[in-house]
Amino acid sequence: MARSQTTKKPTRIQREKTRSILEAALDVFSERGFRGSTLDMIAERASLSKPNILYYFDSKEAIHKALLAELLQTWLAPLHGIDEAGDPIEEICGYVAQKLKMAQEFPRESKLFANEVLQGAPHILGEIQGELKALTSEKARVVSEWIKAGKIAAVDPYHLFFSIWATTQHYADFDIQVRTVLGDEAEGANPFETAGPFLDNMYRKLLNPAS
Amino acid sequence: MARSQTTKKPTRIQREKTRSILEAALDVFSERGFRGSTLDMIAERASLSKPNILYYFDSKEAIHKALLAELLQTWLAPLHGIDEAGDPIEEICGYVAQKLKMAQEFPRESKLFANEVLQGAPHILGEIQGELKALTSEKARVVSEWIKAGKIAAVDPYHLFFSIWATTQHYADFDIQVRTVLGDEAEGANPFETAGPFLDNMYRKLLNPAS
DNA sequence: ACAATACTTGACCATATAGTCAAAAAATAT
DNA sequence: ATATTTTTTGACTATATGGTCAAGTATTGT
Repeated sequence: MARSQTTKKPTRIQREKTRSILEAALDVFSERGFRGSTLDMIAERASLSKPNILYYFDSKEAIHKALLAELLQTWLAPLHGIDEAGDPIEEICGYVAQKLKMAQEFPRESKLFANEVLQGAPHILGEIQGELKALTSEKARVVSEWIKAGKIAAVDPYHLFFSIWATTQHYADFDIQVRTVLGDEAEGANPFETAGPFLDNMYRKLLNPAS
Repeated sequence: MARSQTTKKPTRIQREKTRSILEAALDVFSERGFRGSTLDMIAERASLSKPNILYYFDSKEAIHKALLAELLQTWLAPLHGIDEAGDPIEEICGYVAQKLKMAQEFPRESKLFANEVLQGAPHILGEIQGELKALTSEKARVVSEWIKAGKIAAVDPYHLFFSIWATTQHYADFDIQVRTVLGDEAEGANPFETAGPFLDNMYRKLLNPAS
């Protein structure tokens, strides 16, 4: 029986092949989008035959879903870290730095997520309505408390998060545009490196309560 | 001979049908991406037969290219408006407001562009390397002058533009996420409306020279 | 009215691609 | 060693889809 329909403890081969497939699929999906990707491309990149891939996953869509499920946890992790008891400005700027770092280290995941949401989040709308919404709502409450306590300037917490998500992921999702505009001619600086101080400065000014 | 290969002055029917097709294609492409869209979908939405569509455009790709060409002009227009002689903060905040308004009024164009750039801009890399890069570079120079003159705070002009593009287009491109997180339950407020003041405030604080 | 031109389409074709299957090969258990 | 289970794959099918074409219909110019 196909591995993908079994419930027993996975063997070493199963773990390894499943990993290879997800790794290859992340490459392909993030570059070409779900519909622009074919099982043959994934198979080739994973050095497996197409039927072999379908032995481990029931369908192309199943691979995609598995990736998105992993992804969302990665995506949400930094948000969990915002600590109500910490220094508000450091907490938020730390979050910005972490999101930027994730965009730099996991650009494929960022693009996969962007692709999915752009098309109306057909596969993870449920999770967005659930986990993401709940967590954002909770952290928005924390920001509101900080504002009430006069620790940071009064800004809309939701738009604060949106702007952080937008600015940080922009460097991964629109990297071609960013690199082109900055000049591909290897002017040395990595966009992520120079974006760090810019964003840090922007959010410190935005949140500084003494204004 | 097929209209699409002719050079004569277009007739009324040609203008109308071409418009219908581009309109329908913008709907479909922006919702599903280039590869996720089929000529049949475009044909149906335009109330035309598939061969009829191919009478006006040589290929699916030709439709896409035509859309992107129009699009880029729309996209760049607000940037042209930044006036070196104007008040720096008003110029930039005006630009932000205009970009936000365009995201609100032309979400399909924004998504089409996002889709294209996400996949590495295969069809408009040339234009990005040309027009977009040149114009951005010129306006970055203007911002630098303002900084040198002490009229606005010192920030990286390129990252300033990136952050403006990212934050404004985010509301169009990621609208499902934005609306979901804010609560679909029609809590009244339109995300674009509430984003306006937030972004205006953010950029005024960022650029305020007295800090 | 008549010809010339522009437009439209049903019926195709060629190709790409997700997914199947039976049989072989490899790994594992006894 | 042998039986059992897991893994692998060549050959295949069904369908979707971009694009063609010849034959028709409508429009326009004279």
